[in-house]
Amino acid sequence: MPSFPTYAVTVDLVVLTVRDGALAALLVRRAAAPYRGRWALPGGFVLPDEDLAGAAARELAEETGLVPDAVHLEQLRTYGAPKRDPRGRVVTVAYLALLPDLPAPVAGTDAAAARWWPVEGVLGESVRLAFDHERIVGDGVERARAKLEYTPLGAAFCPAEFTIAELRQIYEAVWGTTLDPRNFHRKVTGTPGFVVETAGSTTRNGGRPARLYRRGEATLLHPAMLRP
Amino acid sequence: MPSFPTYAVTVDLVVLTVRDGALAALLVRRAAAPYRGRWALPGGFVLPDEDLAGAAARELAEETGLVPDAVHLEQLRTYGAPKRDPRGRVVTVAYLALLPDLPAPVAGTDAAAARWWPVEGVLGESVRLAFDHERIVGDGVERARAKLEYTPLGAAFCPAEFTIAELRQIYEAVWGTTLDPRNFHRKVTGTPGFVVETAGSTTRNGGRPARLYRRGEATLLHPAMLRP
DNA sequence: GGTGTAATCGTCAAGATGACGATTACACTG
DNA sequence: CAGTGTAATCGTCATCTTGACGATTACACC
Repeated sequence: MPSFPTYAVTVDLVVLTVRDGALAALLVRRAAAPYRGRWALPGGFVLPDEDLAGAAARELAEETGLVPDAVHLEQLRTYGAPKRDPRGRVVTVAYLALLPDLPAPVAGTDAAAARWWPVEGVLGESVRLAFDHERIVGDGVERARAKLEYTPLGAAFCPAEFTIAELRQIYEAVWGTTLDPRNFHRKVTGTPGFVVETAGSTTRNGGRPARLYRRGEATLLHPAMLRP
Repeated sequence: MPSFPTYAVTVDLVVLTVRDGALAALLVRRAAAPYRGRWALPGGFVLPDEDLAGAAARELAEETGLVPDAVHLEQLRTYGAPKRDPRGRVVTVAYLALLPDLPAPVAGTDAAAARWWPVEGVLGESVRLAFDHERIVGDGVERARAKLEYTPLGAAFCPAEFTIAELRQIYEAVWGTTLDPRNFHRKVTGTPGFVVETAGSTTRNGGRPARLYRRGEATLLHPAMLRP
């Protein structure tokens, strides 16, 4: 076997939630060069004895304190342009995490600060990210938008029990559109396995009491719910 | 910055075509240990000054002689389990390539042999692959099957000009189903940008002459064409 | 000219969707 | 405590898409 080059391998996380009616990404402020002071995706090196998903889960736990069972975590894409990190060749495997809106604080261990940023600002001009992280966020957001179409994954943004209207607001925030409440209700409750009814109901959103639902068993929607 | 581990990074290619009515993958026979003599995906190390897609395009050209413009090439997924390569930690970025059936010979430069294998045999028991390549092939096949649903990518398996029936046979081979010729014809010709009619026609398949079409501009199908 | 083989065009019922009216059940207010 | 506001939920209807399948067309070959 001939000699071969080796590279640093990291995982970076696009952690998304819906806060205040808007899709938001978790970012950390870099404490060291390069890009010191810039906002960046949470992430870190892959340790010698862990696999990629394990590294992603570990980083997610370090940043949010969340156990992996409670969140949706999937591989997004790998980025390895030669000059994407000025320190040398770094290949990063990006993961996408979808979370309910956390009341819990976001305590970073090795970052100067961590906070949620609305993706509108991240993909616009108001926040400039380190490295190629803006593109990674964009890919993650597009993946999330697409997955809401053909999977019941919108519920991953909701707490354990939620109303149909709350789920609809997730879709509206992620897609940046408005949806007809009646048609959305018909689609969600009419698709087997999308959600399952629970005993409870709530009036926390005002108006007539709404039934509470839990996530269903389905992993794929047939037919899909397409963006307008 | 603390010290960090580095790993070998490779690209592996899942190259798919449709031959003799069946979906087939390009495999090479390993000339060296480990897994010497086993069939494996074509691939190789990422060179220090090339990006991941460039490495994939280079490997594809080395194996098939094809220029990247003529083929569909997309990143599939990254595999990095600690023990996936007995020689040490190797992270591989898999790419998926879709090709028309090549009359051209498949001349490998550094492999003992190269040939097309029906994926049915590869995912079954009749061919045993090296490393975790069977799983990678499985992921690539599933990606291809899914992409035929919501993109016009089936045409990537066809030569520059093709008939609707030839395109239908691609779908039937990839999905392993039969499709109603009349409904398929209606769907394909009725979706703007899926295919564009050319002046020619052919009787190479017997029967009434069929119009020839070229790939259209569309990249997404709305609505999708779902597997039965 | 008749026959075989596909390609292409039509028809129809069933299912899904978008638009939107009507009703229901609670909290809140005066 | 009846009236009012706010959502949730249920219905209706025209339109679009799909699956199933009949009918017609155009060529090659006998």
